[in-house]
Amino acid sequence: MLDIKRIRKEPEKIEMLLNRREKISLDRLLELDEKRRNLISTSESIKAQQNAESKQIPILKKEGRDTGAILAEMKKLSAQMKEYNDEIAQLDTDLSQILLGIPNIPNEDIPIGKDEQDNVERRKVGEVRKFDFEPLAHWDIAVNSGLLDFERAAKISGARFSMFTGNGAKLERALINFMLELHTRSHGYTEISPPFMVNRQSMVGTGQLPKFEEDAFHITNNDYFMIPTAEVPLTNIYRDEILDLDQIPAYLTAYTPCFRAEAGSAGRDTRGLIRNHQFDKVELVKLVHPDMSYNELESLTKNAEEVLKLLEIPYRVVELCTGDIGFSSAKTYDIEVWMPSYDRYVEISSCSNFEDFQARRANIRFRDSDEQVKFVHTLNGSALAVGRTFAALLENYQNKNGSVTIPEVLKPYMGDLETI
RNA sequence: GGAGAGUUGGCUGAGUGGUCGAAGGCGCACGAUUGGAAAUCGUGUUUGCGUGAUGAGCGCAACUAGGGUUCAAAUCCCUAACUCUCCGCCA
Repeated sequence: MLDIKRIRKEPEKIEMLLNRREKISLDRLLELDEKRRNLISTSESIKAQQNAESKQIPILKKEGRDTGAILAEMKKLSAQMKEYNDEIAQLDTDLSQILLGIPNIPNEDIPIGKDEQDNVERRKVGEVRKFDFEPLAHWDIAVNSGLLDFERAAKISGARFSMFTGNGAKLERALINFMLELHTRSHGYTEISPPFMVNRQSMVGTGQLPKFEEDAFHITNNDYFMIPTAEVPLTNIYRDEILDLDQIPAYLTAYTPCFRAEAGSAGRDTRGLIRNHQFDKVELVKLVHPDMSYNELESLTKNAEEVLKLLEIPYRVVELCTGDIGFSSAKTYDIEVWMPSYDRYVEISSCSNFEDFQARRANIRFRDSDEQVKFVHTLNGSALAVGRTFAALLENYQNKNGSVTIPEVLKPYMGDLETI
């Protein structure tokens, strides 16, 4: 959520910056805002009068004087107040609906562009493997070796579900444990195991709602949402709190399944683990001092990259342009892993600095050294999407005989298996 | 699922219709005292909105949330959420 005071002060500049990502007019917002402020001024002066006069009532009563006249007048004021309050409440609703639908202002330094074609590659790590045989896609490798069963997953659930079996399930668990151990032991994150269903307010807090409700799985009989990412519960841990200076920076990590309706992706990535309704992910979340958030984005991205470095899978980091960046983000790096079946790099992580956009929605603040209460900056990144890591591992580590070599760092988590 | 009790400021805890943003205590900050510290004493200690210059001041709001009664609600009524206790059920 943007700061209404800032919009009021420099609407043209903000509109210009927002237009780098999508066409947005702030006219209606400003009009309602002005109307609201006028009404508040009027109603508050009535209220002040009401307060002053109502103090007289008990005094008059004590003196045994007649209060009929003043009560009648007060009744009139009261009715008037009610009308004003109803109107203000309606304006508040309208205003917050507009405000919640406006995306974040992209950082002024990020590349300007209209879609993913305009993203900028920042670095490329690892050598893409040259196969001396025809490499298979991960869904073929996995099904041939009994690591995944898509057909039965479709039977028990439906399209876009997968089921890990035997050593496949073990490898998935190994990846989760490997990632969590790395981030908790080497990168200083605190592990959290949060709820997988959250309430509506949490989804608004991180920006999934109200605009993207069709992307989420909604439990309708009690208004819960299946989390689309651990970002939602982790960031909302401190919703409506004022943190002490020694509580930030907070580094949190969690493994959770993620649930996405994938509305609008019909026909895309229909095979394999790339785009499912349910997938596992290890997430990193940071709540930091505003002065530090861009440094923290660099280190968070490095933390995520470390997973692929240790697994020795080639990847690249791209900086998203204004047209491709997510709704809530000010700056985002995507990490893309080399996927032989796609013959290109495929997104496996997205690391973003939201600045104070989520903190305003979720009302997460801290008391700075100057005693001022300020909004924190929030960041998060996948580290990594486990299903896609599983897929990339299979494809990059496959052997001619159909087996898959287990990377060195994963062996302790795989009972020292060499291949599966 | 059934029955009951509760939710007040950073914490604790008073307050059952009017002068209550809210006593007292703890904690915290600053000052006095001290060679220094403890103890003691004093002062201060929420957040949001509106109006000001992102200052001072002024005004308004907030006692879990939302609605109602009333001239007036922390206080009365209704609904919801959460917490606790007992019973039932369950992993």
